[in-house]
Amino acid sequence: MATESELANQTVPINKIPKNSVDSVIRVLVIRRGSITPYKNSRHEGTYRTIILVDEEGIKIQATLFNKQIETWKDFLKPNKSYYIAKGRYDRVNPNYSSVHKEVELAFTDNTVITETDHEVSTQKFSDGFLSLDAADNLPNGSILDLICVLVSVNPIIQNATSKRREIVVTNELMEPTIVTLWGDFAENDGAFLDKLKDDKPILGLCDVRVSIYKGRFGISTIPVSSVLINPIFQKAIDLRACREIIEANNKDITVAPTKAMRRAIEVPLDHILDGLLPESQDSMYKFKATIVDILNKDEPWYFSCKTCRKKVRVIEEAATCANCNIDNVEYAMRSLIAEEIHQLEDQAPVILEEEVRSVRKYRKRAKKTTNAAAQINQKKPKVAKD
DNA sequence: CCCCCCCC
Repeated sequence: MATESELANQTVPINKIPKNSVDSVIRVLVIRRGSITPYKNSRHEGTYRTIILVDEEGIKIQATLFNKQIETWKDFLKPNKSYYIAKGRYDRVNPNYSSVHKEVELAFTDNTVITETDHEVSTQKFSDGFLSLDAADNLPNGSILDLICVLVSVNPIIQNATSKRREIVVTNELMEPTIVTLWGDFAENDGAFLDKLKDDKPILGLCDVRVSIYKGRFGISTIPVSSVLINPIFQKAIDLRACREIIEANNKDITVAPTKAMRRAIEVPLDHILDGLLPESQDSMYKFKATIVDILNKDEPWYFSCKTCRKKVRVIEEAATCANCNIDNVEYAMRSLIAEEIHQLEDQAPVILEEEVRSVRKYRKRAKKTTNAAAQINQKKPKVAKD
């Protein structure tokens, strides 16, 4: 068995491993240890576990333990620990699948030796490759990147027969909230762990995650070879933490900042929306300033919508009439009314304009027709000044 | 020897 200094002398960076090497030594930090996963196909059956490693140059490599190897190395390759790995086999990656390294992957053989070391792999250089949310937002859909951000909230896991997912919200210096979807064991394991830490607003390094743009909205998704680093130790993470602390010291709540989509939305008078003066398209976003006077449909925040044109239908004894399509018995569904975001104006209480007073009247008129909540609003005088 | 890149 080699001593630590012998191992250190033989150590090479991942990017300098000779072709077909079987005796190179690497010193790596474990940044991910996946769940033990069963597999079965026409040729083989068993279990595997994916490990993601990074060396001192910040170069990552994926390794897979199969079957008995999982048990053999169960007390090794633990997350956040550093190891020497000797006599591993370096295979070419299958170009059909994503990996953390373009060319090589690590496989374990009967000769492979793994030794834990207290000489920890420094992550200082690892920092260089991490992008901010703003930089990531400029990349095309499907891009794979390393992202540095602040965790602000963790939603519950959503599970169905075939998949598990969980959304978390992250932000950056500019308080730009972005949704990251965690899949599979990222949703389950990393997600549950982040849920416990979320009040501390930890810095996250999300490695090899994917840009996922849906309906024009920028988002991030994990892929099977992603890694989640919590409070990593390198300059970009330290800078972001300092930034977060300044923002918090100014008593700004980083969990409720407007998104970029909100900031980019065209501001219009509320009347223009109510009077249907704006071109309607599914992806267009508009915003307006107004005072919330009351909430009409507190109990039933949805309406019956025509399945063809999505406009509101009139339902009388199960038969729905769509005035827009001009059909008497249309298929319809419940549809929620969603304000994507509501933010309080920072500077001052908004001035009530004559136009907005008219808007209030319009709402009251509409409410009178249908909802129970109309009864509530009609009991009160509107809280709007006349002049 | 694995391998799902998904969802609203």
